[in-house]
Amino acid sequence: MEKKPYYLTTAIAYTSGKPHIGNTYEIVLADSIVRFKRYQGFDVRFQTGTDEHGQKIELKAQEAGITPQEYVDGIAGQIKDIWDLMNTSYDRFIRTTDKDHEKQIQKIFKKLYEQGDIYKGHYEGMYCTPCESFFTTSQLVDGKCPDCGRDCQPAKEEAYFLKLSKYNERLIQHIKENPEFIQPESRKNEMMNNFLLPGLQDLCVSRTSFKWGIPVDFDEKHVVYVWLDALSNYITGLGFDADGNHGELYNKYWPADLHLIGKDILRFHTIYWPIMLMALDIPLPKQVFGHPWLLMNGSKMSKSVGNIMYADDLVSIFGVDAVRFFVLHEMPFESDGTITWDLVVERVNSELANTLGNLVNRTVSMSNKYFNGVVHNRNVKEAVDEELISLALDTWKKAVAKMDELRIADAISEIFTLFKRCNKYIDETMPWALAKEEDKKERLETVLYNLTESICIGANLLESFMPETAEKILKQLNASKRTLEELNSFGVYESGTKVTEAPEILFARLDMKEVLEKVEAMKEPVMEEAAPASDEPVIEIEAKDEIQYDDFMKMQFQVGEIIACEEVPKSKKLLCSQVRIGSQVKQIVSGIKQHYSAEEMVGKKVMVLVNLKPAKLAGVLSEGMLLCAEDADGNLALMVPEKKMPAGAEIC
RNA sequence: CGCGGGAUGGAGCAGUCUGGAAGCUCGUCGGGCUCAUAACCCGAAGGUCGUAGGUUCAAAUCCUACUCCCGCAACCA
Repeated sequence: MEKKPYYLTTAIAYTSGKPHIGNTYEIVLADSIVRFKRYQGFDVRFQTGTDEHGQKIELKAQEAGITPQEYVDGIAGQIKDIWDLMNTSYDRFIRTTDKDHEKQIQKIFKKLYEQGDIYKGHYEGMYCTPCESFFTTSQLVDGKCPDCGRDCQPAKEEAYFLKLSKYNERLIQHIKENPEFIQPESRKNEMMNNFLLPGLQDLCVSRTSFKWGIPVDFDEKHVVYVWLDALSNYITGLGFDADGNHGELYNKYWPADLHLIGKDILRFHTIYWPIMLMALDIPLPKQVFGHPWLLMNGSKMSKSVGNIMYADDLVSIFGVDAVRFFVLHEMPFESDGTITWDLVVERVNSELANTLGNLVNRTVSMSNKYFNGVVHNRNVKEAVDEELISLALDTWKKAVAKMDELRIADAISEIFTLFKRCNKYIDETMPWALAKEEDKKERLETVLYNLTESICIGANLLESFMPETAEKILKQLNASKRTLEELNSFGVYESGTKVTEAPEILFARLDMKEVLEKVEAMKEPVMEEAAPASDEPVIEIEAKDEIQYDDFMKMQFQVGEIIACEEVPKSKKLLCSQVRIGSQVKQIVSGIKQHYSAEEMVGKKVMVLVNLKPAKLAGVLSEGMLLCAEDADGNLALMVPEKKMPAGAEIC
């Protein structure tokens, strides 16, 4: 019988730096899904990789004094090392600098251009280099990038655009007809209401402002911009050919069964990507799942907050399978999960050391103690056995049901329910009591057999999530791997098998204090690097061009007194202040609601840029700007005169 | 009135569609057991299920209003 194909991809990681545990979660999640699919008998293709082009990389390489290729080779290597460290079983690690990929991107671009889906136009706006994004002036936050908060430069570029609007209706139709296409479903409305229903803007798909990208072969000034390049990896990695001479893999595996991505890039995968595929006239992927994030102490991991955890650090303390277990088991289906060092220690101790590790250990120990390690099935049954056996036989079905819904955490819980039942079974049967009665020997052997068999079944199911642990358990029990079909019968473990004499501890209990000390020790070198002299964090902002004195003199700053202040209705960040400057009163709107209440604003004397052209914010007129200092976390502090000054005093 | 999600014992969550004795994991306390990694098993305490109304014999669950959080979108002079 031919196996059914199953093609799963992760997002490809951007090669700008080392991935943290949140990024690593995705590949582990993907790996557990494909391992399970393989176990179910699917012919699986699993692709991951790296996205390596763009101006940001060009700049980083320049800073490092190496070529972009050398730079991405380094980072891609690091990423691959972490993926390998996590024991992930991908079939291809594609890089957007791979020659086969680059060649196809050029062909795809040309094809879409020739058929009129890509056209030449130009783009005008403010450009943020690190984010590689254009913004309209009105999108900027204090003149800075709304995403990263760094400076933006005005820029105008000739560029190619993809006609998204042409396919807008078709995509809406597709999403309506295929409710499973966007997962979790709650995200579907977000896409519909915010983008599709209002109508799509055409997407810019080329750049001329940097060189590190795939050149547009018929227009050398241009390189292909990120999304067309990156998203296409899902088909180029299978040997897609724009002329129709597809490779075997493509014919076999496309359309993909699942694109597994972070919820932050759902928009690109459920809007831009499907439209690109429609333009190429090939089928859309069956499902896109935007998984939640791992939060550290309740907020997204970021360098400036200093709450990053790396997979290799975690592995060095807890081991690969414990880390895999944690991220898979602790992650809710829809909402974000939390990771802290404390939490990992707690989970490892309670689930892995106590429930699982100790169960295997005590079972093997008893076989050794009472029967020199030989496990015989004597078939001396009692009523208590039934519950254990039926649970052992049902567990795989329950796990499959959960996995079909991509509820990985729940699937793992099902397996652990079996292990917990085993522990209870030991208490119910009291082997140590049976051992004292000579005529209960055979009953005791049966009990130990039932335990060993149940653990075997659990271990086989565990393989997808904790491959090494599953193998270790089977090895201790001297058992072989089973197929899913074999999990349908209880009694597969060969009677008379001898288990290991000296059971190795699978997961040692961890001491919270010791772990936290280790964590501190790891942190130290990083701290020295980041904070040299004082305890105050160092802030680097991008330098602006030098200006003339005349430029400065164009701006008029004065001290203003806030005589009234209220919140701007329906806005999240805006306060509207009445500011007395000399004899006049100006109305100024500022984005500082999160840092100052309307009441505390009143009476403050602040620094005001007076001659800024008035503008409307959220429909309210603003006739100037209150100046603030801002730290790396976005905290704001109003600039106030150091000595008492009258409202209206000039600042120069 | 932009769209959507959420509020359940100390912590983290399920249950809400399809009303019918408030549940799970961790933690705390008490007990049991000794094969095992101070582990395992049993039991207890602890919740006005965000607030206020309504429907119903019966509401965490359905309806209405409100408060607070969180995404996405807009604004951020």
